[in-house]
Amino acid sequence: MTQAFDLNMKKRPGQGRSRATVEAVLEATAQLLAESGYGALTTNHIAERAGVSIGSVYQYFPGKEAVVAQVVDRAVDDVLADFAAGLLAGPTDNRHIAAVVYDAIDRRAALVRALTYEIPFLRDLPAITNLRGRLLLLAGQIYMRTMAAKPFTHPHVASFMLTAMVRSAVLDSILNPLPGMTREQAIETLAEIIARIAGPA
Amino acid sequence: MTQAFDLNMKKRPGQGRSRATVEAVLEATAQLLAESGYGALTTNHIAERAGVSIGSVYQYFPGKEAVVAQVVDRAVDDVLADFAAGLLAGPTDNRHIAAVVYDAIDRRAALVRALTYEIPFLRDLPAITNLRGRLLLLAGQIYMRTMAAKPFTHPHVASFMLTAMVRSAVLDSILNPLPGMTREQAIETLAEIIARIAGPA
DNA sequence: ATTGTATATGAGCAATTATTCATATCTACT
DNA sequence: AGTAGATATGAATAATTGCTCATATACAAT
Repeated sequence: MTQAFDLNMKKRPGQGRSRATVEAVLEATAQLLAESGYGALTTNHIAERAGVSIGSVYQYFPGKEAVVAQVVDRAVDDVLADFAAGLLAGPTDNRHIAAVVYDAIDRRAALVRALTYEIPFLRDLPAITNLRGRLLLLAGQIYMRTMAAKPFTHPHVASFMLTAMVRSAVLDSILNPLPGMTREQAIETLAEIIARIAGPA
Repeated sequence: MTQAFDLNMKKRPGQGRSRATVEAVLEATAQLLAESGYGALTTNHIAERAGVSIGSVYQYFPGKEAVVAQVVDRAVDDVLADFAAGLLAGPTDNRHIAAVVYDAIDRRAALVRALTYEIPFLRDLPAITNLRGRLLLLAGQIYMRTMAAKPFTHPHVASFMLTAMVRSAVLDSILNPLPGMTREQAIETLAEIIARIAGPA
């Protein structure tokens, strides 16, 4: 059940023109994914939207999946950058953490929706595997102190589950929200839940 | 962003032969989804696997999506039946609840994986909307008493988030588990987390 | 200028797909 | 046995897709 695609670029863009081409292709792909999802994504559409010939797409990418993989790479980097910026900037109470996570995803909701629900091979992508590991570490670091007082029987499993829970709580609140529910309510509730699991602040 | 497919059967299967045909089509579709996912699903493959001509498929279903919608309907019914049976049968402590939910999904992990990650229009399906509502109600009923002692600021948002969290914790534990993690550990940890959020037992 | 390399083009091919429809077969009833 | 409606068939169609390749253009170095 591993993805059997070649995800590496055929050619590193040398300079000037070629770099712009690659950039246009990636931007177009992100747009199309956000607009219509992975199922409707075609290489010809990508070329058209990018204002580039179909041949140019294949000059740099071995196929559709490789383009998407690059888009995912960038999106992951962007989200992590938002996390880092938000967590270093302000206080580290539960509510602030909840808000940072919420906003980072909300800012790219359309793309995240497309990536989350519609890409078969996504869960095998290196970028996603790495992301999981990083979040696991983050969870361990943030909550180890508070959880130490009332430890779980299987701490590493608890960390794993908590990342899954926080991620899905945020994702669902944004992508499939309860009608009428606001961002403020979501963040406050998430903070309260975290406090119950891991202790206050 | 609503699904624009006709999901109703063209013809109710009268009796005998036709009922068997429809049954074979649905069974074949569930198998193919579990084996290779939605992206690889084609109507011709369905007909072939079902041992039925492609024409017969279109005699009863207006298109591919309608077949999948029926499969989803059944899967949802099956899972809910498992929930009902499991929750009525045994005790109602956190650990038991966790185990029932875990096993109901684990029993059909391959199909659930395909349905969860690869079907664009799934989140708009009536069966899924209904399921969300039912789980919300269930969460409200089960935890209202324990949460009443230490209530959330936004109880309905809390219920919503908790269902999302429990679902995703179970789903991730089964579909993308931490290496080496066992069912027992998952269930025990989930029970412990629920206890912290909603109070013991 | 000239030459060589990098980059860009897009018509077109081969493969796949969902769906139709004219025809065949089966079943039930008289 | 005869007939009518229900059910099954699968070759054919129209549309779409990923991708190639022969050709053209731009750029850089001499």
